[in-house]
Amino acid sequence: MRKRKTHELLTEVELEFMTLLWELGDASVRDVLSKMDEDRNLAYTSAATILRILEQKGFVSSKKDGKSLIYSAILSKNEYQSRLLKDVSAKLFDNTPAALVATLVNDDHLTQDALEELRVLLGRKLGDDSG
Amino acid sequence: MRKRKTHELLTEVELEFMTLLWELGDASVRDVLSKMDEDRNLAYTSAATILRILEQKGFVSSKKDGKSLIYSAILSKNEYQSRLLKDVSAKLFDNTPAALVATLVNDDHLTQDALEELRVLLGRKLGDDSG
DNA sequence: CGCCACTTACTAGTAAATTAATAGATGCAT
DNA sequence: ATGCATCTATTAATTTACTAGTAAGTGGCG
Repeated sequence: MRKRKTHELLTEVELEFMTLLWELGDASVRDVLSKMDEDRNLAYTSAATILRILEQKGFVSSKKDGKSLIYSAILSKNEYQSRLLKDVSAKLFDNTPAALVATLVNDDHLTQDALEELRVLLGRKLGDDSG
Repeated sequence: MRKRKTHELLTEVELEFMTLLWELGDASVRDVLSKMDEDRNLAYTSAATILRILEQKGFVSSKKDGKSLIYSAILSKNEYQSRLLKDVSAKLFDNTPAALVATLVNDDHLTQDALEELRVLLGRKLGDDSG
């Protein structure tokens, strides 16, 4: 027997759609489709299906407007970023987010400016964390 | 038409197996199976299949030892950690790893000690990066 | 009202992931 | 050498993801 999927993480295509929704705010199927790359060439009905699935899974909501449905994200981008990092941290970094950051820092994915930025961020966090 | 998969990222079960292999070093199907949780209850042949697939995809190699195959990871844990973070960063953080770290820091996923540790790491990185 | 363009709902088909059964091969103990 | 336990390889079944076609419904305009 397979384990029941929990639908807490987005699939590849679902993330693609959520990203567009996060940028658009409220949007119809047509709106989302229009925002896609030309060479994506996705059928209208495919896009409609994906959005309906996202609603079934509870990631978006919809309301009727005339003949069509207007979708909007329930799951915010920030919430999902946080959720995904928690998962990555658990699965690949022994639940130690610091190890995750260390990998990034040591792997030259960060520019000098980004490093400076992080130092400032850390300084602020270390400074005002009195609670 | 669906896009051909590139096999640069591990699936859920593949990651589970790679994690065990990374801990075990060289290991037979039996070894990997023994290291799993009791309640995982995976059939021997299933484990053998997964390992063979990992080999087909180039993530592990095998050599004969008597009657059985001994597998070992080609893809290192560090390499994969880095690869995954790059993907997450691209898909969800506009290719800005600093934004990724900011999410972790702001979301209280990091302990005070971890923050200190990171500051030291950053200091070293910012200091000796003369190249 | 009645047509028509457009929308949603349903259905289906393909591919990948996961699991395991079956069949065939092989090393080792006796 | 022979049999048995154990291994690998092949095949299949199930589930999820993705894509899109068909059908059915609806709003607006003549």
